[in-house]
Amino acid sequence: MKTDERMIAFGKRIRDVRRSKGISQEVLAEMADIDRSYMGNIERGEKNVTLKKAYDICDALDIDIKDLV
Amino acid sequence: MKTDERMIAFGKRIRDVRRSKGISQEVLAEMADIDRSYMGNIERGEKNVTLKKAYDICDALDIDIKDLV
DNA sequence: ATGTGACTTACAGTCCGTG
DNA sequence: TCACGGACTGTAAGTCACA
Repeated sequence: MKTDERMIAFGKRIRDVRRSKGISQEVLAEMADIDRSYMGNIERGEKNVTLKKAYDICDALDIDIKDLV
Repeated sequence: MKTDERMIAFGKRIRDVRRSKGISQEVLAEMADIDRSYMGNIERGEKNVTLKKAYDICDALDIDIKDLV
C-alpha cells in the first residue's frame, strides 16, 4: 500500500468512527482542539498530520491509535 | 499517557527494533530516506514526525505501524 | 454541516560539521 | 556510531471568509 493511500485510509477511518458516534466534524474538531476546516482536510486525507495531532484526534474519539493507523 | 511520553515511547520502540535488526541509525536513516541527525531526534522522542515519515520508517524496519504507535 | 482557497506562523525535515 | 549544534527550506498548523 502506498503512503498516500494510507493517508486517505487514515482519514476515512476517522470519518467512520466520528459518524458512528453521531457527531459532526465541527464538534469533533472542537473536542480535539483543531480548526473545523483543518479537520475536514484530515478526513479527506489531504493533510499529512503529525503524530501528536493523530494522538489528539484519537483521544477526542476515545479510541486507540492502533485502530486508526 | 501524555503526548510527549508517547513520542518518547514511539522513539524507543524504533530504537529497539532497529537494534534487534543489528543496523545503525545511519543505515536505517538511509533506508527510510531520512536525514541521519533527524533519525536521532526521532529515536530520542524530540521530534514530532508526520504520519508519512512514520510509515516510511515502518517500511524500512519491515514492521506494521501498529507495533510502533 | 462541510468544502475550498488564501494566507501567516510554527516547526518538520535537510544539510553540514563537531566531539 | 551517535548526540548535538547552526542555518537553512518546505510544509504542517492554525485562522478566516465564502459558497
